[in-house]
Amino acid sequence: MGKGRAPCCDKTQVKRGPWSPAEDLKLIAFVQKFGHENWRSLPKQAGLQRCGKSCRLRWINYLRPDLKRGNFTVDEEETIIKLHKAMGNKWSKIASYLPGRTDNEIKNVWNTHLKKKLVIKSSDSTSGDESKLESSITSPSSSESILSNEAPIRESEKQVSNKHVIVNGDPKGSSNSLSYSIESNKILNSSEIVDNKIEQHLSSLESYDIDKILEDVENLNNLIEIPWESDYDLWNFIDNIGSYDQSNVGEESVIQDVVENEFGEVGEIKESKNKEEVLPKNYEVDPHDAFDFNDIIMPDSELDFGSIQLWSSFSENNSPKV
DNA sequence: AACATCCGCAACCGCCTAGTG
DNA sequence: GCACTAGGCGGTTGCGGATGT
Repeated sequence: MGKGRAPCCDKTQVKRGPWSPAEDLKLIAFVQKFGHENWRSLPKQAGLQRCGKSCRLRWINYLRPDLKRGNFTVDEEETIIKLHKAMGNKWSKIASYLPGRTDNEIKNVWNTHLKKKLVIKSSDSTSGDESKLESSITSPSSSESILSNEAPIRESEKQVSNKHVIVNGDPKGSSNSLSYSIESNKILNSSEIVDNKIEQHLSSLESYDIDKILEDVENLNNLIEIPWESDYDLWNFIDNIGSYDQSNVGEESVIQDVVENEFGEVGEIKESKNKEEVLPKNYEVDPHDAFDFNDIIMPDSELDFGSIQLWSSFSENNSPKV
């Protein structure tokens, strides 16, 4: 690699910073119609002055239709903590266990909330006591199980009851061993050098963990999904209900009823064939930033703008806080 | 009310890896 | 096997809103 890496795009030619609604729309319209087989060429074709990477990130983190919005539930947080304990900073892996959540989101939640939470909790408990700290591994059912040192099993060995057990000989160490075990839904590969007794012990405990995680994920799936039909105003509305608790809300229709009562009929929505209507998470509206369909170089006939959710109203005042 | 500080999060950066010729 | 590209990932940053004084 002597030549060095070519930049992914000409930084002077692309727009940076927060995305405008118009840009979002262009990206949504394009991806809905043509998919995103080539992120690099996408911006040009879609009429966006953005780096392909930036488009990808925007789509994955905010515009994707299957994203869950709103605060993380306690269950989700616990799942993250458990998975992080097992996998370390493998955010994308962790995200794969949390439907509708992105790695970036999880990473942020971890760095801003969960990390601190754990630090506080662990300093409350008898911190500094290694064996106690590590014992959380062996007692996943206890509430203490989520408390452990920051580093998620970085070593290639695990301490259990004062015994060192080689879990993984991988020189890379880190989280590989448990990451593997979770993926395979097994604790340890039989070829691993592990004391049989302890392996058994670990195995039973860890499989409990995995079951619990799966159960949690299942619970998350039972959370209400807000339909796209509900539009920007719905999100804004929900956002304004301070004590909104997703798990206690009944059916989608309830929400829709509430919204209809609150706002009347929202926008004109054409039923999309592929249910790919999407609504950006945050909107800062620049009144001068009009959406120009002509910017998209694809022929109009090729695009299906009718299926894109257009929010009934937005202003700088009602941009949802994030 | 005004200012300072803190905090959360969207977006960017740069490295790594997989795929392709 | 090498060179190169593009996508993916994790770490970091900077802006803007929230909170404290």
